[in-house]
Amino acid sequence: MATCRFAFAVHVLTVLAQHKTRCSSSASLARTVNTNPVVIRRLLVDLQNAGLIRTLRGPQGGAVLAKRPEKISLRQVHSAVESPELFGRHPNPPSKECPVGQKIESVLGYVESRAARSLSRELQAISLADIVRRVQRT
Amino acid sequence: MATCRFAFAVHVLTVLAQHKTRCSSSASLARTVNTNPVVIRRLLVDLQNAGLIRTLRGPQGGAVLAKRPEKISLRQVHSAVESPELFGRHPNPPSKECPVGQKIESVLGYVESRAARSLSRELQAISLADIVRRVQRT
DNA sequence: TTGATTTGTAATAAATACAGTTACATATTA
DNA sequence: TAATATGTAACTGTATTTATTACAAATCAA
Repeated sequence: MATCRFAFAVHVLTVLAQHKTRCSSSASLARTVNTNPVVIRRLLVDLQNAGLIRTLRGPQGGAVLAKRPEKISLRQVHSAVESPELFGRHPNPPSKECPVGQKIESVLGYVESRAARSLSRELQAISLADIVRRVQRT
Repeated sequence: MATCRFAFAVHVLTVLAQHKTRCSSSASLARTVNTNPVVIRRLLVDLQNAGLIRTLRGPQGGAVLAKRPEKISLRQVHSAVESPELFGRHPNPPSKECPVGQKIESVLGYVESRAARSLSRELQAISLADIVRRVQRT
């Protein structure tokens, strides 16, 4: 995972959690994250599709949380904004002449699914409320 | 992690495990992985530094396992050839004016360390011997 | 209804990272 | 000494990603 979308998303959602029902515009979110508003808006689209936020257009528009922070897990956030792949696979198909080459891809699939499940479980155990608490008391 | 180095490493080590004490050249390994020998040699350097294989130069040279497949875990393989970072962080430092911006980076460090530990534990539970067994019987 | 504000999205630029490649020095064996 | 193999530097091509510009679509308030 070479992207910072998960980091951005956690940051943005933490701000929204503190603003409660008040809308935050992509411009103001971009300022705290230190990026471009369009980058934030693209993120908001994915978070909205995952049901974590709602957005409103027009004056006083912006984003608000769609659920209580206790009900949002980092697993949901991660799966909303990042690719599920944990590590890259063979870019060119391995040799079918070699017995290992023939079967390694499916075995790597097994490894990846175990790794993904484990990561998932861990992220599921961390809620946005936990993050807010840590940001406040750190 | 956008790289395929872990996939390549598992593939290569599986071949070495089957060849036991016979050396495999980077050229022959590159053929089964379907890549360039230099890519393999760069990988072998890292695997050697991690103590998982030994390499020999000259005729009949190449790579052999340095330990029994039961003693090599995918955690060792992963940490030998991939960056430990599980997800990207803020490319530009977040705003210090925003209370969330001030502290989000350290909180994300906590999240990442939990995620990394969880992934580590899962990969530690899979040995190269397990992979060889699955390749053979699949 | 108009003007201001904000999201949604397309198109593109710029930077970065990675696999792949060529070339060659170094080491080892027979 | 000739052949073979690793180790490594340098470079290329490509893909990915963040950032940016521009603008249409929606919303609200006066």
